[in-house]
Amino acid sequence: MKSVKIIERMLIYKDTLSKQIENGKKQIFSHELAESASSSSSLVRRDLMALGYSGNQKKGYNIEELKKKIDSLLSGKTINIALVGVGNLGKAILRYYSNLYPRYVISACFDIDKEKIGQFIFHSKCYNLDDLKNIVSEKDISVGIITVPAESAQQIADKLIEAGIKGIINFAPIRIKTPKDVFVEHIDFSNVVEKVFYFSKLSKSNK
Amino acid sequence: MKSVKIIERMLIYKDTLSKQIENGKKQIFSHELAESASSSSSLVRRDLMALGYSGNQKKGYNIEELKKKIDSLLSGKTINIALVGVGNLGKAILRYYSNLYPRYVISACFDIDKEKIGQFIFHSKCYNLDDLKNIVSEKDISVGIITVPAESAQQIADKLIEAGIKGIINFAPIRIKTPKDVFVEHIDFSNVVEKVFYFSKLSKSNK
DNA sequence: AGATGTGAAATTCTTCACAGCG
DNA sequence: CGCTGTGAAGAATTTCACATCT
Repeated sequence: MKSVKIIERMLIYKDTLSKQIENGKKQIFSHELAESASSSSSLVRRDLMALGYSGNQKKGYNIEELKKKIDSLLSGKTINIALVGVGNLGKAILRYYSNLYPRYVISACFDIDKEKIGQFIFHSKCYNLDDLKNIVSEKDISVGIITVPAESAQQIADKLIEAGIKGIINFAPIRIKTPKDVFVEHIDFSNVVEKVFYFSKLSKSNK
Repeated sequence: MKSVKIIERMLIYKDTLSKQIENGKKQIFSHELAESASSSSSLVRRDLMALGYSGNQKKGYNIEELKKKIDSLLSGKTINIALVGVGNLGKAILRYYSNLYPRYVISACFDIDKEKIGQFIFHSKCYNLDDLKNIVSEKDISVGIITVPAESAQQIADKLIEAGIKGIINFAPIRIKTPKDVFVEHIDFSNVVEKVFYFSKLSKSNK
């Protein structure tokens, strides 16, 4: 399963299924999943076909089973994350997302500020950037978050990659260059704002 | 220009062009723009064709002119934003992004907490949620940011839409339902982490 | 020679439409 | 009957390849 879009939808389906489990619902139809993901019922069926999960023509899909199937695609292991750059944004992420979900944990954070190194910042211990490689293998970290200023983002990306990390979430307002086997998600707030603004205007003008 | 992908690339081109202007560069080739956006030179040429901008076969594209052309597509006006939910995440966004870029401004924020209402929080005045509609039209706000807990996100979205907003950035970990003419960008940190993790593993296993 | 601009092909993604099951 | 599973059609996106310009 190599398409980003299908994985994004799987994650949405998973959220919907979790919610339905809480509600005590047992079965769900493709058109219901479609609504939650703002897609179409046939696309949902295609996606589940790709997953290798079959439903029942009378009752739809079994919610528990389907969720298990998606979970197994995504692998249930805890995701260990390293966050580099404990400035305002980094701290906000540490504060907001530490311990919010059991599925992943920001196992370590890194900075060059001597004041911060050695401290615990919202449950994550702060290490010296020079120790990145060691800590990454020691703690089995597989995802890196970049929250340093634009000027140093590329160099941090290089260090993460050298430490063996293949997945990066980059909040710095600059595109980082990486080898093709590294997956990067750029979250550039400024560009998101412009994009949303652009399409909001389109709606207004297109009557 | 109705495709999200092409607009996303335009924003990347724009960033690259701005940087090159700072460097004093005058002309740029399609393959250089392609590298910065991790796309291909032919895709860049297609995009610029769609923009209606022509280059020169000897010297490539004029950076200033091309940037102006992209700016005019995106419309140069200041983007006024309303942020709803001044909790940890909301505050972090206010702190981090207020005054970072001249292109947009978080003109007002909203909460239901009496303590916060009337205060200035990192340059944004906090209003009572009940005043949303008035403030939105008074301040010509076109983009809404949702940073409330999942439970209230849908109801906030409804209020934003009722106030006439057609573009929403939703940080709450839930999919909000909106009419088709409202553009929503969901930034669900948890799902981003899972997605990045998934593709990082793919790289590791695919030799 | 080395770039752009662009039909045409290729690929990827989504919807259509309907057979067949329960 | 209404829903799933799916071949086939249709759209959207990207790449190919090459004529053309300078």
